[in-house]
Amino acid sequence: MSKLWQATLSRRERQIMDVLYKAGRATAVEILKALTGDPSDSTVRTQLRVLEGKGHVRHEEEGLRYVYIPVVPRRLVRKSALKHVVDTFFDGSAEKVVAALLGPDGARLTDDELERIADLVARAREEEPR
Amino acid sequence: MSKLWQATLSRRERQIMDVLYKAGRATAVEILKALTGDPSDSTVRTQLRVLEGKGHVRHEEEGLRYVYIPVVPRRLVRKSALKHVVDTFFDGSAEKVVAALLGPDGARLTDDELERIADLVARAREEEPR
DNA sequence: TGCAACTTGCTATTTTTATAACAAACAGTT
DNA sequence: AACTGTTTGTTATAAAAATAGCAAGTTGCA
Repeated sequence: MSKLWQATLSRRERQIMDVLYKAGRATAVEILKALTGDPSDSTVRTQLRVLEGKGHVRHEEEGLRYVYIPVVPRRLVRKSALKHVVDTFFDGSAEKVVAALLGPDGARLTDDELERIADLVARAREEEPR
Repeated sequence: MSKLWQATLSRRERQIMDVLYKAGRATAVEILKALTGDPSDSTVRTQLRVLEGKGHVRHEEEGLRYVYIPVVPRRLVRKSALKHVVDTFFDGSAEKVVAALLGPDGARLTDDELERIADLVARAREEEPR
C-alpha cells in the first residue's frame, strides 16, 4: 500500500498531497489557495474527504477548523519520490543527479551549501569500508 | 505548456510517459509490458493516441510498427521533475537531496561514483566566483 | 437575539479517464 | 490464395474523478 503511493492518486489528489507534503499541514482554505485553476471551496473539501477515506490524510481539529496532515510521513515518501525521479530521468545514477543540482541550471548554491555538500561526500567516502 | 507537464496528466498517462522517458522510445507492446495491472493491448493503444492528440508524444513508423517518443525532450522535463521533488520534499535544499542520495538508504554508491561526485562538487566550488 | 462570516457534511451532476470489443490493414508462410 | 499473427483505427461503454449547490452547524458581534 505504501509503495504504490504515487501511482494510485488522481491528478488533483496528487496536487493536494504535494501541497500537504510541502507545507507539512494545512487547512482546507490554505490548500485551496495553493491549488491551480482555483477550484471551488466545496470541491477541495470534497476531495479532502475522499483522500481521508482512502487513508492518505487525516485531520486534527484546531480551534474551529480542520487541519489536514499526510498519513504517511514525509520522510518515507520522500525517499521513494526521489528514487522514482532518479530512475526515470537520471538512469538511476546519483552522480547525474548531483551534476544536475550543481550544474548550469542548478539551484545557484551558496558557498556554505557547497561546503556542506563537500563534507557530506567526504564523509561518505570515509565510511565506505563496510 | 511545458511547465505544467506533470499536473495535466492523468494517472495512466503519467505512467506511460514515465515509461517513455525511462526508455527513451518504445512500441505499444513494450509500453504495455512495462505497465502495472496489465491493461489490455487495446487500452494502451487508445491512451497512446490520446497522448498523441494532446501533443505529449509522437510516433515514428519503424518497419511495420509505431515507435512512440516523448515530444518534450527528457533533458527538459528532467529538470522540472527534479525541481518539483526538491521543492516538495526537500524544502528546496540541494544539500538535503545529496544527503538523501548518500545517506543510509541511499543508492549504495561505488567508490568511483563517490569520487566523481566529489570532483563535481570541487569543480562547482572553484567556479563559484561569478 | 439575530445577522454575517466561516466552517463542515451531503448529494447530485458533469467531465474526464480507463477500458476493451471489434474491424481493417499488412506481412509472412504454407 | 488462404491462413495466421501482429499491428493500427474506430467506437462504445463503464468507472473514476472533478465539480459545485445547498443544508446545517458554530462563532462572534451588533
